[in-house]
Amino acid sequence: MATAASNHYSVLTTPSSAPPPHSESGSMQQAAAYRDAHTLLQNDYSTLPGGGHPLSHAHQWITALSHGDTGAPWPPSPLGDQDVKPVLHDSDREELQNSSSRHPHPAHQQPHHDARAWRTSTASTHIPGMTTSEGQSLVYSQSAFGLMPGGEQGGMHHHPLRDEEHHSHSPHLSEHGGGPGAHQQPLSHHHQHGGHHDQSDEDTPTSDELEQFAKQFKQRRIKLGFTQADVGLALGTLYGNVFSQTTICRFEALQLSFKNMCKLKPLLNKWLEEADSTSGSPTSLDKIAAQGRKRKKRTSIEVGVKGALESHFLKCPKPGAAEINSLADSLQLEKEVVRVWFCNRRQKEKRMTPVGGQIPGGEDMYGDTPPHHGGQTPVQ
DNA sequence: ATGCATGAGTT
DNA sequence: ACTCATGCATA
Repeated sequence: MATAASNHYSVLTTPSSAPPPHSESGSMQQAAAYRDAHTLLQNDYSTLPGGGHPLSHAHQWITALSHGDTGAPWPPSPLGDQDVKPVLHDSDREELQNSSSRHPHPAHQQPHHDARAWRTSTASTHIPGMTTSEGQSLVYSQSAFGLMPGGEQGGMHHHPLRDEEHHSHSPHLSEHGGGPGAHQQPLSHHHQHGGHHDQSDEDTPTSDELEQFAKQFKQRRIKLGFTQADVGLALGTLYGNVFSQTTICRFEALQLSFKNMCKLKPLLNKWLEEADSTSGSPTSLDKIAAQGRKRKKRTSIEVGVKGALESHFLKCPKPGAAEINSLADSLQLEKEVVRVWFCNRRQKEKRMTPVGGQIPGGEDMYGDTPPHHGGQTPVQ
């Protein structure tokens, strides 16, 4: 398979039948979900297949679309993209998100208000009032969800700072890590604070609550016989926000940022209710045709190169333009590819489930990203 | 399930 | 140019 390099990103021109946007072989997906075993070692370094393509090179991925039509680099998809879903983003950008307590020891950690702690306090932040000043075509009417758990996306409220009292959370790794089969875990509720309301959907959920919910969600979803992609679509037809299989998958695996998780939880929760009550009637699924979109072919980076990038990342997670340039040069990659690699790498560090592998113990980032790890969650 | 990519919104 | 949310394409 000669991947990479020359390909036609021209899509939607392909008359080739009707490719089911998502061939939901649900059974397959679900089955695959429990491959817990090798998840631990299959981290970032997924060995390349045969090591065919040394590097994609593909200089300008734009050149490909010469259909004699527009002179524009990447003509916008004429058809309605699914990509154009109105995203609601308000101006409020809390940094209270991520930052999981990665301290291996449950001991109370540093007193310094580092802010962004994964285990955000349950209280404090609340929705003031959602005044959509810029809201225009928000399909995602916040009115539907009276409030956002994180209190960030819907309304722009801004509180000076997050009172972090994040209870040291011990990464209770869990469950299905060892063996295939048997993994269902009893929902053990352990509230860390005394005298508080429950963890419904009122306040900001804690990491634990999110973990819990994600698990339950996945369980229910599978029980009901839905695939991750199905859910994503359903969310679209139900609330106007379509999500991909990827996102649902990441949610279940807790591979999203805290904030992101908080935002999705209510929607998924709602879907659960719906699916649950509708479990007896014929579900009419609306599938939106996946329109094509010229996208650069995914560059396959060789293992060796990845290792090099990793090394540099440890040294300097945020290389400057110059750094990137030299790196790209020595590795013979496009500068953009290198830049994006670092961006993605940084994002990984911010996810709940750490990028299994190295924990930058001792040395944290440059200082903006506090060392944190939600604790090693062995991932399903 | 994930790696690389795009883009809106920030800084 | 970065962060963040998200997803196509792929392993």
